[in-house]
Order: sequence, then structure tokens, then C-alpha cells
Amino acid sequence: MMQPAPTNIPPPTMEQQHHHYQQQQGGGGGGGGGIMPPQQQQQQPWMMMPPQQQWNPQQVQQQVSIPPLQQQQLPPHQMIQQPQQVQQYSALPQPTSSDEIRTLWIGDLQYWMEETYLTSCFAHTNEVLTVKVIRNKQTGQSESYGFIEFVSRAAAERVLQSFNGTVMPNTEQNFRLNWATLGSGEKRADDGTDYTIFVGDLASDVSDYTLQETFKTHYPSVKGAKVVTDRITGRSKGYGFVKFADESEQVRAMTEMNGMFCSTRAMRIGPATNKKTVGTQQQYPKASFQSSDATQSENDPNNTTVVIPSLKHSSCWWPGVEGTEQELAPQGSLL
DNA sequence: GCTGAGCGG
Repeated sequence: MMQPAPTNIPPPTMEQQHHHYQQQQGGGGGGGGGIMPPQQQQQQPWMMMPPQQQWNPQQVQQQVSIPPLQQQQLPPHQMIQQPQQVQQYSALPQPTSSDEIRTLWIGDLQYWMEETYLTSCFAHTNEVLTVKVIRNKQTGQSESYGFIEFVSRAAAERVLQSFNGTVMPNTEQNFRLNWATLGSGEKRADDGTDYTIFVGDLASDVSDYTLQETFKTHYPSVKGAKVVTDRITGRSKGYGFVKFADESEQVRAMTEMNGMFCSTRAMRIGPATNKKTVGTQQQYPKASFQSSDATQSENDPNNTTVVIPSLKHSSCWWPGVEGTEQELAPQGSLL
């Protein structure tokens, strides 16, 4: 009902924060799982819970900027990231160059994952500068991706390495992170051509990371891997792609890795039908992908970059530390 | 289960 001042990350009712995620709240017979699917909003106490319905695109600030000095009057016993008056900027690695790429792209976001959620996810690093979820200008709905800017490229890389492939809090899907490429900083992580293969017959538990490592141990030029997942459920569709920087390794992998086991199943490898950069024809980062109507951007009422002042310590999640396995049902629960 | 999608201000 009442929502906190929009000038900051709206902290939920603090007296309820202690619950964190448990599996038996309000639950009944142990089958419900720990999280409420958004549609059956049962007033979940935490901040990362879905629907607050109170969100109104109209009243979102252009840019939620929180100067570090603006300390809040919050008791110290509140363990959720409250920037109190700590200014630990001195301890943070300063960006070496302004043009340094230090923003990560994050995808596969559920619609209820707002800036608050993402902020909490990475708060412990104490190195997040801004967090932003991209929303549809008309509907205000999340476009399922966002950006996380860090204080340095090194910090971003650290998160990229440690979080990618780990489970997102309150979900059963994994983080999908990558370097931001199209936005501010030209393109990066693209040293030229990449050679992709198709990998089918993947076991359901194979993640981007798993797939990548499976190949990388044999082929050092592996640049990345992606398991195609269902947008709604976040589950694997059973196939994916692996990118190589070296064409010879790609060719070798096609035969050498075919039939090899990844997790519990033998992979089936084939060439990826990728019209871009199969060998040549790579001149421009990305041509205009849109050709339809040109709905000019307005003032971007949905621009909701959240600038994190200086995150102290907070109770958030470390990758791999799955204190509680949230066996939740898929959001759509259509299977 | 079998050729993705995912780049703003």
C-alpha cells in the first residue's frame, strides 16, 4: 500500500526481512515451494518479490540518483543494504579510464525483477555503480534485460565470472550475464570473428557455464557458450551454441566432441547456422536491426537507472551458496 | 526437447 519515498531503493518493511527465503511460509503441506508465483500474490514480505502492483511507470524518476552523502537514518541492525553513511569509495578501485567497458548486460529477467532485486543480488560486491532494467516505453513492462555498471572493468569481470551460471535468488534459473556491447562503449569482447557450433542433445542441467567449460578444457579459444532456454520457464531447450575464436578448434571440436558427454548425456554437434561471421562479412558491429516504424523516444519515462551510492555490507547471496534450495514452480506453471 | 536472442541513456 504505502510505498517508501521513491528517492531511494524502496526498502521493504524491515521487520520482515529476517525471513529471507524459507520454504514454509504460509505454506501448508510442503509442496508449495518457497516462492509465490507472481500471479498468486500472497503478500510476500521481501523486496525481491514480484508484484507490488503499486509500481507506476509514470512516477518513476528519470534517474534515481543517490548521492553518497545522502545518508539515511536507518538503524544499524538492518542488514539489508543500507548505505548508511559509509563512504567506502576510497577502498574501491577507481576506474582507470572513462572509456573502459565496465557494464554487464543481464538477460532472462523475470518481469518482477526490478532494480531493487538486481541491486541486492550484487550488493555484496560493493562495486556496483548503477543498475537498470530496460522497460517498454509504452507498457512499462520489463524487456527482460538490463544493465549493471560496475566501478571498473575488473569488478564487472569478477561478477561475470562468479555469477554467470549460478542460480538467481528466488528462481530456478541461472544468471545470464555478458558484457554490454551496444550501449555506451562500442563493442568489446569481440576481437573479430567467431566460429560457432551447434550443440544438441544437452542434458537439462547443462548451463552456459557448464557447456563452456566442457569445451574450454579442450579448446582454449572458446569464447563463450549459450544454452537456449525457454523464456518463460527458464529451462533449457536442450541445445545450445559454443563460440570459438579459432576456426581450427571449431572444426576439430565438431568431430572430436561429438558424442562426448556433457553432464549426463552425449552431445550432438553440428555446424551452427549462423549467417553472421561465418568467416568473413564482418564489417560493422551491427546494422540497423529495425526497419519498422520509428516511434521516437519520448523522454523515457521508464528510465530508472538506480545509482548505488556506496554499498556497504549487506545480506545478499553469494553464488554457489544456496542456503536454501528454492524448489519453486515455474512462473507460468504451464507444464 | 534439436539452430538463440540479448543491448539503454
